[in-house]
Amino acid sequence: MSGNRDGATLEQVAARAGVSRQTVSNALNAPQRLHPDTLDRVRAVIEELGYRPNRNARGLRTRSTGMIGYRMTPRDRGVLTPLMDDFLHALCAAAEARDRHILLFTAPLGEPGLAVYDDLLAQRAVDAFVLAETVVDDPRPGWLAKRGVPFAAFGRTWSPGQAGPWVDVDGAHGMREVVRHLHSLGHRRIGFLGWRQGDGVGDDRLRGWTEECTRLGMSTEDGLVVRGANTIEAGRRGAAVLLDAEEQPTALVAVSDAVALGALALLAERGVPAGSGVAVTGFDDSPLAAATLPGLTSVRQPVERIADQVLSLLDNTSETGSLLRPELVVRASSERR
Amino acid sequence: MSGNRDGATLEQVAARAGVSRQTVSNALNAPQRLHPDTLDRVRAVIEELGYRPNRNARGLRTRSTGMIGYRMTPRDRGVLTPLMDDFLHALCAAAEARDRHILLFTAPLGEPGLAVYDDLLAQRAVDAFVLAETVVDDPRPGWLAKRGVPFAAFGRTWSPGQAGPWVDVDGAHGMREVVRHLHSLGHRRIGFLGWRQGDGVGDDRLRGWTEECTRLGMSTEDGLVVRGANTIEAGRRGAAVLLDAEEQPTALVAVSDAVALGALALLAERGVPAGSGVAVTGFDDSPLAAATLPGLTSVRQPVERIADQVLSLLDNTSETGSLLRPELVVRASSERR
DNA sequence: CTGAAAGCGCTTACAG
DNA sequence: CTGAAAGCGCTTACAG
Repeated sequence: MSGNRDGATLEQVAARAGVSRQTVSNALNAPQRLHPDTLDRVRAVIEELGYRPNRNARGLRTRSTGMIGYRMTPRDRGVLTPLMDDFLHALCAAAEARDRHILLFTAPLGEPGLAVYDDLLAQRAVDAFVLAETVVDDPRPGWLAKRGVPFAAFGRTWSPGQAGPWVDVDGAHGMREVVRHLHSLGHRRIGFLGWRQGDGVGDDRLRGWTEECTRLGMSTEDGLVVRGANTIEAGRRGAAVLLDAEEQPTALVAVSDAVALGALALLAERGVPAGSGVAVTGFDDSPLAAATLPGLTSVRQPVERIADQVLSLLDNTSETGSLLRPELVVRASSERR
Repeated sequence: MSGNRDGATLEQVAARAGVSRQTVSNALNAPQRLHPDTLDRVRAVIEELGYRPNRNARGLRTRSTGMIGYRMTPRDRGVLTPLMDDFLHALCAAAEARDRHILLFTAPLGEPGLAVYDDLLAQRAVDAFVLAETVVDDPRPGWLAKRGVPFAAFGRTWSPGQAGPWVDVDGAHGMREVVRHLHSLGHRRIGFLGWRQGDGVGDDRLRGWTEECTRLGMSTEDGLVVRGANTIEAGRRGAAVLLDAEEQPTALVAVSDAVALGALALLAERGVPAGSGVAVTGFDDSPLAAATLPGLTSVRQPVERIADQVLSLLDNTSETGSLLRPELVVRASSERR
């Protein structure tokens, strides 16, 4: 009657099935070693008793928990990053599909928080990490790789020879799609509301805008680019700058939904109809993009596929990186002119 | 050289400190039993070797992992519930402060999801659960209580004699504060944009509006209440109904930030200045409330305190429930008239 | 105050 | 194909 709370232990299953503990273990971990009849009998008892192996015992023996560590960063007030919440959910589901679980932890923002990673490893609380919100020159990939800890990152560190496998979204490709879409609607002068220089993600997205505008023979002059923080307010101010310029753009491409929201707010203030008047696009396809009025054309990040690939990379050490294509989602903020 | 990856085992610490394994264990778990000198010596070696007890081994022995299970629910498209993300972060931090961690999982809502709770328990992957997003007649508290599983809930089930401890926010109190605030600004006719009847949280908030309006001698007639979904669009439609009524309210109290955003959008469309024209308030103080233009007056849920109390209730079985007071955050959407 | 022993529940070589 | 033995790293009574 000891063992799992109400649940059976391997020993109890063995006794009831009339086999040794070893055989029950094999039924679970190496079923091909058992005679089909034995296997059936053992499985029936496992089912009957609702037996599930004790994770601690298994982990102690195999030197692995089924746990994957994931650091949650606090949200800054006024900054919208709903994407990461969606990613976390997708990651959680993908882990379960592999019979693993996510162990959540926090670490001070900015600070790499490597001590926390070290501690979790020393306790053997996790056997791998998923990294997200990687930044330029992020120290984590190198640190983990040096120690031989399995990990995979959602996001690049934008440094040559990045350590370890990663999955990322091709932001430049997404922006090229946006520009092509606007061009097809008749826009010939398109402004860009970006983040400050030096942010890998932001610079990558800007590159897409630049490349596609150039390819289509549209201007990419300095006056068409305004940079700022990832806030609604920054988007509003940036949009004002672009629309007050001598030569107005007819479309505003924002580096993120938050920034695009600011542009929409400015247009509303000025009574300019977003979409039919000046087109606005965002990036990330946050829930707000669908909810806002008019709906915001945006670029959806395939979080489920990202999560799935990140977890695949944890086991498969041969691959190094992969770039996923995001998908353009057209809404009323970019209508036919 | 075996043991933790690079890390030491208890045995190695003991050898180096010249004591038995038992003494090292005591240094960790019952330091008062050791002679101060011995304790210092052992601690020095622990520090030197960077020793951390193996969680699997400890868990196997003590029949407890340091893990607390938390179910993540997927976000519906178009619905904004950023509060739960903030709560999850706070919960994570609060767990760490108690040397525990959050194990994340997903599960279908309602009865079917119980199988996942059962499975986690059978594997001894967690030793407690934190419940959130409880709904009317949520089956989980009763199910867990019956099995003697430690748990605590953020949120009531709104059923008499709810099983197990819970922490919740006094939504009615928050709404009374909102109404008092608007009344002090000179508003004498206040509309309510709510959710559909039957939602415990929504009904509770509506009650606060009703009570305080009544106390201050303001009308609570049916025509002042419009109900709908928790979306921006529903808020926009509801606001239109109230403002098109014969006797217009001068302030719109929304049951959530998402709904309030819809009201703000409608005012913007109609060129009515939110704040100085018609006041609008929300609830939850989501990041958007601070970012929107004008800033949205809202009611902030004390997620850190909620998380802390929920975890306290996990250990302290004497208490049953506690209601926390949210805090009014005034912004430009409710200015002096 | 300190130590030798038992055991938590599992898996992994190794015999038979 | 199946079983007896060892051991993962810790903690908990129990002696001394």
